[in-house]
Amino acid sequence: MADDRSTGARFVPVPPKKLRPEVDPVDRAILHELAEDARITNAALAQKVGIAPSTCLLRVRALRESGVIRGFHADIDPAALGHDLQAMIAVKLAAHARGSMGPFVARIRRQPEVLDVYFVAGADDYLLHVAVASTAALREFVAEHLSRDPDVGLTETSLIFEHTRAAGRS
Amino acid sequence: MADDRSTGARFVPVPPKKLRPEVDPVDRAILHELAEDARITNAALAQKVGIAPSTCLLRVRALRESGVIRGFHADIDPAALGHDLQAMIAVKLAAHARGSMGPFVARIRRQPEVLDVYFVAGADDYLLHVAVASTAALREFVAEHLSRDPDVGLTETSLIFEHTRAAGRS
DNA sequence: GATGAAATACCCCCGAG
DNA sequence: CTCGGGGGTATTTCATC
Repeated sequence: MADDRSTGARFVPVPPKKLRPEVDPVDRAILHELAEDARITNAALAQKVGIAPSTCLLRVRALRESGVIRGFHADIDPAALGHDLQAMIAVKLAAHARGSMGPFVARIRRQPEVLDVYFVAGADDYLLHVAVASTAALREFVAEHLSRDPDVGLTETSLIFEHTRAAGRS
Repeated sequence: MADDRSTGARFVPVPPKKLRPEVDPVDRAILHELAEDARITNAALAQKVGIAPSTCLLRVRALRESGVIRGFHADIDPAALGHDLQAMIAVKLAAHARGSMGPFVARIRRQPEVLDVYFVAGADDYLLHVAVASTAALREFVAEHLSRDPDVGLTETSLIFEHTRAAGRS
């Protein structure tokens, strides 16, 4: 953008695919703070990002309504609820079910053991992040909801020793 | 527990491994509500779970301080920040690095692209859930932070088409 | 769109049951 | 452990620039 003055009617460098509502640096700062602490007071948040509280409130609301902020959630320790065991289950669908993408994932998402569902490209079709009370419960989950399902071809279960999540991101 | 009266000194059925602070049904209800909406007011939360607001506040605080509630985070859409591409990268450590569990994961967690780090049992050692701006950025991340690292043996990258998370759990 | 002030609602410490 | 009340504060709306 050094030679704006030279051409009157030039190609306008429209920001690439900005169908999304714009997220300016102030919004980014707001998102960063809320990702780390969703319960920060509006006044403190406004001071941190350097705007007035009322303005800050409007921006947060706009971010919420535009879908940039998808929600505010408490991060609960699964072990405290008796879910001491976590596992990642790689699922390969049967040949006839691949591409349908409908019934299997819809059912599996409703199970309370399921924390995350990743629909991936590659050797496997889905990765299921689950939390259960015991190895017996894990075995039953796989048997009941996966092995029994005719849409499921193969499953491969890996125990999770430790899981850490970046604060707020994703 | 049908024949308690028959033996005066019998085996006391101590609740299994309850070293953790107890989480009663009311606490469970509180956790469920906060997992879905971390910004619910204390009064509304108290009414939903059927206790007095002041009691509710004490319980929430206790849950926070005991580590059951690990934090409150805003759920941000990665695409809104320009991270349109997500991937799961399976990492197998080199033979000499396995078991050390120190330097590699500490470094990798600090990278802003990394959303989740799963330390797993099985063929792979780590699963990295990352969000990046483009395939070029993904390629650079793998090359810069993984392939170049002498502790890393093999990596296998799978694009994520879709990721859904159960509200609040984990 | 951002700001400042006023009305409302809420949080939180306290004592009591 | 649970329940109410009063001071203090944050949130929200409105009018203005």
